[in-house]
Amino acid sequence: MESDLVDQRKKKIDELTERGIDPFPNDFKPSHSTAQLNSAHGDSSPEQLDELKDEFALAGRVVAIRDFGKSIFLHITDGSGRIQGYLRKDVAGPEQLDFFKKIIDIGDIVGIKGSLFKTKTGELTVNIKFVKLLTKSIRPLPEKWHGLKDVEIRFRQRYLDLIANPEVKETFIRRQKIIKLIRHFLDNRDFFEVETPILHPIAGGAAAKPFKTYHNALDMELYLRVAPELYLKRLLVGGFERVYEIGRSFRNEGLSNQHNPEFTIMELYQAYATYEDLMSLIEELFCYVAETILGTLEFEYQGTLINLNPPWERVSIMASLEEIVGAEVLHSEDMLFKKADSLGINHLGIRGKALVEIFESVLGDKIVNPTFVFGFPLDVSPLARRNSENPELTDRFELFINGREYANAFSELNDPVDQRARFMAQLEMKAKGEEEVHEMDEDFITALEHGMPPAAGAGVGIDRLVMLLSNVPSIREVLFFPHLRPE
RNA sequence: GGGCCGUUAGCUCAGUUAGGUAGAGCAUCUGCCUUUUAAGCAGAGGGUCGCAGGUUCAAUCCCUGCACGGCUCACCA
Repeated sequence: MESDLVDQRKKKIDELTERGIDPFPNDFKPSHSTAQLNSAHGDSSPEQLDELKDEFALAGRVVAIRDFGKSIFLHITDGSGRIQGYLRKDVAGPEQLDFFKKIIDIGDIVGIKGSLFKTKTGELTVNIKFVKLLTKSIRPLPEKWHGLKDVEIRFRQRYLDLIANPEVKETFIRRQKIIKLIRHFLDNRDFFEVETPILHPIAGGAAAKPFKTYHNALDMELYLRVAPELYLKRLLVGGFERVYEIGRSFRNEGLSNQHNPEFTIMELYQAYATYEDLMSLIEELFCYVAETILGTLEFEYQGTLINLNPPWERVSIMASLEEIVGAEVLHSEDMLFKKADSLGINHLGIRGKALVEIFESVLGDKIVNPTFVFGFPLDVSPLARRNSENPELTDRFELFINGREYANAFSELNDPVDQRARFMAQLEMKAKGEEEVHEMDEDFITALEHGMPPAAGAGVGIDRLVMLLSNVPSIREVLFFPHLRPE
């Protein structure tokens, strides 16, 4: 029984306490990490190691013990890697060997001191002269050979996943590398990183259902942001010409392989740029990150070959639809809605919604290599600048890779009168039954009334980008603690 | 939210063909073993078979409901 295993180990703590030994001391300072020793001495010859008079102090978790009676082999892992230790009766003395055998379990954190040598098989090993218990663990670790597979335990107790499955740690290290590279790329282009509120009085910037919360002292409802967009644009009004934010947004929607209620978005805004400028910028950004992380722009994602080599294809929604359904369907609302109905699309009598969803259902899945899909209808793009040739369309694009959306960008609407009209149109859509619409934001309109420079902005789903570059199928693999129902 | 699948020892999994109170490996415990690395050898303990009902002389197995998880569809990034 589990409690037997735990009881056995708790008794060891009692025994230590009785002997006046602290089972959780904090007075051991490692001199080296396992990675430092492995890289400095992994290739040294046994003779070279003999000449080293140094003693090395290492600390880490015991992950394997092989007991030979008068000697013990063990492996410890630290934050950088793992190394083998060898505890011999005639080197460490009978008391220390006995202490180790009686007290130390797999999972404990120990400090060891000793010299280096190579075993018969050539493995760099610490010849332990001194060992100290640093943290007694009382619960057993997952099994060493098969690792931990139960996804529920993997996500709920991610620390066990990280201990048992080394490749999991790699994914999270990669995630932070990707975020650093994005920062580096944007910083080099004079973008200024900012932080804007997460608690919003109006959940704007995207058409999505928000989480609600409540501020006691102010006696008011607040929303967790669904996007930072409207605050970043206020900063454009204030004179910051290139800003970006990387942070959490929250959407009160269903969970899936690609959706977590809280997710990380990068949004950037650049004054005097157009959405076409941002196509180039996004293309460069993705290529820079992918090349640095993977060393190539061609790679496999879940069995599909992806080629990021520029220039990326640019596809007009309306031109594509004209080919698919014919021009006459596009010009007749009745025929358009009939076509949408036949595809099972819930368009609610909203023309733009029907158009975009027909496009996505017919062509979206067919897109494998990165493609800028542009020319979104006005009524589903309430924050985007109107196209100067076709006032029913906006200067907006989405980036599709392998059937999924990775970025959304547009030239920004900076006409306060039009912006107010767009918000009003959103409210009419809400009346038609569309649940996810932009709310009227008077404060934002006031900001625009003071003059926002012409600009373009983009949002990139960081979690999905990490998934793509890590070849993992689920967003849960790139979030330390994905949302699960409470047990 | 709908559909399909899953839940057996601390971990990874068998199994119940056809209902008769459960097995392996690792881990744990006891011996032996001073260059092993999934160490080895000998022995031992460990399970309300997800939860709750029902059918039955008898349910881990059949039926129903529930919980959690996975896949998938719908919406969003």
